[in-house]
Amino acid sequence: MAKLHSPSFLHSFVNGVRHLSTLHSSLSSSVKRTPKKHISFDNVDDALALFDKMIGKYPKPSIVEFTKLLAPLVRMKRYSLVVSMCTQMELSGVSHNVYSLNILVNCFCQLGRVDFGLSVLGKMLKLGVEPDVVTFSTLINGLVKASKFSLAVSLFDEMVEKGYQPDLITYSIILNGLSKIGDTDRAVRFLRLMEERGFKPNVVAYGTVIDCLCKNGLLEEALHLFSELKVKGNRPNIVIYNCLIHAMSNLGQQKEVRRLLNEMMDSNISLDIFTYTIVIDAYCKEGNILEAIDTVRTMRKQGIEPDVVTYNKFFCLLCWIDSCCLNCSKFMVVCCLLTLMSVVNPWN
DNA sequence: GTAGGGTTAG
Repeated sequence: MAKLHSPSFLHSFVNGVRHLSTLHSSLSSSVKRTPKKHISFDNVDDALALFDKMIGKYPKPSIVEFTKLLAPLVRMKRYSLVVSMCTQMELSGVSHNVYSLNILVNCFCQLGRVDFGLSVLGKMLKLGVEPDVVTFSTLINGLVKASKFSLAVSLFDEMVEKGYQPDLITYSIILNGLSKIGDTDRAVRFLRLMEERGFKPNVVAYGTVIDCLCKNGLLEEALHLFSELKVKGNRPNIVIYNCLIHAMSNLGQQKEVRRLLNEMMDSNISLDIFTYTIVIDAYCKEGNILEAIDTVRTMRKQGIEPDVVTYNKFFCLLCWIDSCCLNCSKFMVVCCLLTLMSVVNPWN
């Protein structure tokens, strides 16, 4: 990946990490993460009550106990709350560690304040807490989410330069960023790079790039990756099928759409509301109201209830009707159509 | 012991 200039604010934080990198590089490769067992709370109030109890205790529970309490709140997306709890912990004399500070970095990033997240990195250095791959990955993700992809790449390069070993999650974050900015070329190359470096891209990673290719009008390349995925023994999921079907449908390749739908059925992959809506949209656009209605019936039989987006597709019929009946007012056509539908109830 | 990512958007 081409290197980009790191802006000065990033340098100031990241350069401070230099003296810590040697120690880290010797440790990072041997660290393995254990499977997560999540603690859960019925509601936020329970967590807060426990937090108050812990804060008031003497001696204070360990930082590990506090992070166990903060993590479920992060999963509940209570980011602002977690930030204020971290502040309260500090004021009560609880010493942070890399886990709790990473939680804080993540909360700032999720709140769209990656700048505060970077400040926490500075704070870590002051406190003598060594950042790790999670700290950097979280910040890189924050930058990607804030559409600051160049800065995300700079930080990625910096972390590698300093001897931090990016892992599968770090690579996936960058891959998402490349797809988000629509850089199809680099996204495909990055997928290859991941493979070369021993991080075998999974179905989601392939899905990210396939979607990126579809959105940028590169259906053939997308289909190539799709074949590659299958050849490697992976089972494409519904998201990938929907991306491809949507792209094919937009190009009017209905024969190809049918081929993929059959393939899904052969592989026992159930169509979802997205798939059905794409199919209905195509029928409506070509004025095939009977097939469109029949598709609604089929999806309902499958237990999938059409929603407002699905029904809205029927209004595309107006464009088709408009082009056929130039003398007819659109309003009249809508009235007739709705009356007819309410009388006949074609969905049942 | 505790922390970070994940593709469709019809």
